[in-house]
Amino acid sequence: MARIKRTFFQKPTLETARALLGQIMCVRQSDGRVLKGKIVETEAYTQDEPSCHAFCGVTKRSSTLYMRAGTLYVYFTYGMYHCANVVTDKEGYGCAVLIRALEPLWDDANVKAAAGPGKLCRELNITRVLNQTDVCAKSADVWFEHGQNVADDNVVQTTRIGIKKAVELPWRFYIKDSKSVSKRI
DNA sequence: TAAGTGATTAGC
DNA sequence: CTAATCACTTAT
Repeated sequence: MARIKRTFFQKPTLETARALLGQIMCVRQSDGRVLKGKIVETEAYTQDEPSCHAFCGVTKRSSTLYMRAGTLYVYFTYGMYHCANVVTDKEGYGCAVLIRALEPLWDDANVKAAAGPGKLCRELNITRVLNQTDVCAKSADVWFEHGQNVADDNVVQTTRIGIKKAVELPWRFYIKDSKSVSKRI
């Protein structure tokens, strides 16, 4: 399976969020096993809108968002969960795509096992140590592979979940016929 | 619908 | 330093 190259992420965040649907996220475990899942739900965040961590400029946490496209941004929230994003667009512009749900491709996984950003990271053992991983580097423990393209009539574009600001922006995408989506409209 | 949980950030 | 906030999940 072909790995996704950096140019894929060097595009506007919304475009990348849509294009990531159907692609495969891969995470190497400490025992050497690789867990793969099809991306079925994403959200876009850019520094121009207040719900983005980069909205208030560069801080210790948000600095990752300003790195080059293809950088993994992992943050810890609500005292017990991690969320995984991929930095997009131009270096120096704080933005990323949140990976919200995967359809598990490994054996013995429940279809709902990675249906939500917190569950996804718990299931794949994604923690802050993976923050700033370059997913385009050969040696990386997290990377993306080309899956199947998803037709427009099988994609739902709607508002993002769990945020307090800029709630009206329709920057969430999910695959309509997937059972692994966290929440539907 | 509410509570649990702790890092992060802004504001003194 | 303190306190509010938070891109979540699970069990009522």
